[in-house]
Amino acid sequence: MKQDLKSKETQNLIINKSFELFYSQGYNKTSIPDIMKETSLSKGAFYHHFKNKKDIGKKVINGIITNRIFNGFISPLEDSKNKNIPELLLYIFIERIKNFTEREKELGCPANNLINEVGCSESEFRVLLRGLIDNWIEALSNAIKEGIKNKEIYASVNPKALATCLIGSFEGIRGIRKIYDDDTIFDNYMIGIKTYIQNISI
Amino acid sequence: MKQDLKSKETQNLIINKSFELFYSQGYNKTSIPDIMKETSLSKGAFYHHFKNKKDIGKKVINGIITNRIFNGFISPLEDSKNKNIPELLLYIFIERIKNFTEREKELGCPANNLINEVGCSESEFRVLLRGLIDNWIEALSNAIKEGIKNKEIYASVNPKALATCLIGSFEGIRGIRKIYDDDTIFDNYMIGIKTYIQNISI
DNA sequence: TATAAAACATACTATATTGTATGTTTTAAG
DNA sequence: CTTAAAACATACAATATAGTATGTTTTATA
Repeated sequence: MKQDLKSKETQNLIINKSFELFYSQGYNKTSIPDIMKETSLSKGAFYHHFKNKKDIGKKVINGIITNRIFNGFISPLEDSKNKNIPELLLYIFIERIKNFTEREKELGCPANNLINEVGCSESEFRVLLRGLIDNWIEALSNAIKEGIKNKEIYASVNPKALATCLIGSFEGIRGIRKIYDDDTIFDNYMIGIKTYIQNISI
Repeated sequence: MKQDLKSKETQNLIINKSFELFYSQGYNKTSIPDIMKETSLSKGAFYHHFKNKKDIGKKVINGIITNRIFNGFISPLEDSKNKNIPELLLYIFIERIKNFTEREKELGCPANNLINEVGCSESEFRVLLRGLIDNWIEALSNAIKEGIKNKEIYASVNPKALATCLIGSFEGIRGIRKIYDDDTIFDNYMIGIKTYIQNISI
């Protein structure tokens, strides 16, 4: 039992360090020695707990990236019954940006980075990342439907289309921000997206 | 003189093949042997014409990626004086998507791929990619200003903010499309962005 | 406490990769 | 036609990398 905990702990250590490196320098740039240097463990430990690099990649997506998207963007949408939806959208897509750390601004969105780096080549990652985005779009468009039902958003609005646009623009701008050294691009994005949300709100 | 042409031709061959590989499998996944296999030339030819991998990367950005953005997205905005700007926006951000080849849908935007893969790590690429996006935003927001002047777009609209949102969402959605096998995500994006453009048009 | 299995370390193999050094061939110019 | 330089090819060196094989140590259990 105690051994089981130790094993899980080591696995989590390796997964966490892997995530950090994938996030900061990309999946392809990160080698297994790179990862194990961070953990202060040996290559033997890595291959004892994981099959290969693709294996750790999948576990980073499922174990960390999925949670980050869920906690940051899906969870705030849950039980949206008692909330004003346009305000909720403004919160998620504008206030969240204001609270990004410098690191998050510099490095962008871990999910979007992976999507763009290996989205078309690593088919096993594709499936996981697609599921992640599917869930997000689903949750967001459900909230938008709620907003329509509550007469807070125009009935002419297509929920899935709005959800897709919001998520797409959010991810796109986080990517573009990575090549800048200041927040101008974010500031302009927030103005533009606020206009968009206000224009579809009653 | 004739030698000069031959040299330029070889360089262009290497640059073009490099672009194709960077585009289809990413910058970090592509090795110099990979590139030279495509050209049927030798490693000696590569290092005779280019300093190193970063050198070819910069030349791909300046020589091909910049041109693609210019021809596809900036050039249609030039002399926008005689055009209806909302229609022009719909053309660039909706009709263009409909005309994407399967390959372009699968692989996304070359510029955005690079931005997301090496945007935060390769500082020399950053500068070039930033210049590229700066130019695009500038040209697009100038067209939007024209639209405001012509009373086709509400004066309350912030041109730079709208330009930033349009470009950000366009790049973001092209990235996300890469993990899907059909056009649903594009279809929904086009509905959403059409609504956005119509809502800011008079 | 003996034993087996799990956790981890070290050594090693095979291959990939960048870049250089040194060739050979082609082209231009005197 | 000779010669030098440019264009390209081949060989090589140094390091990186994925993954395996085989150790040693720790832990659980009988």
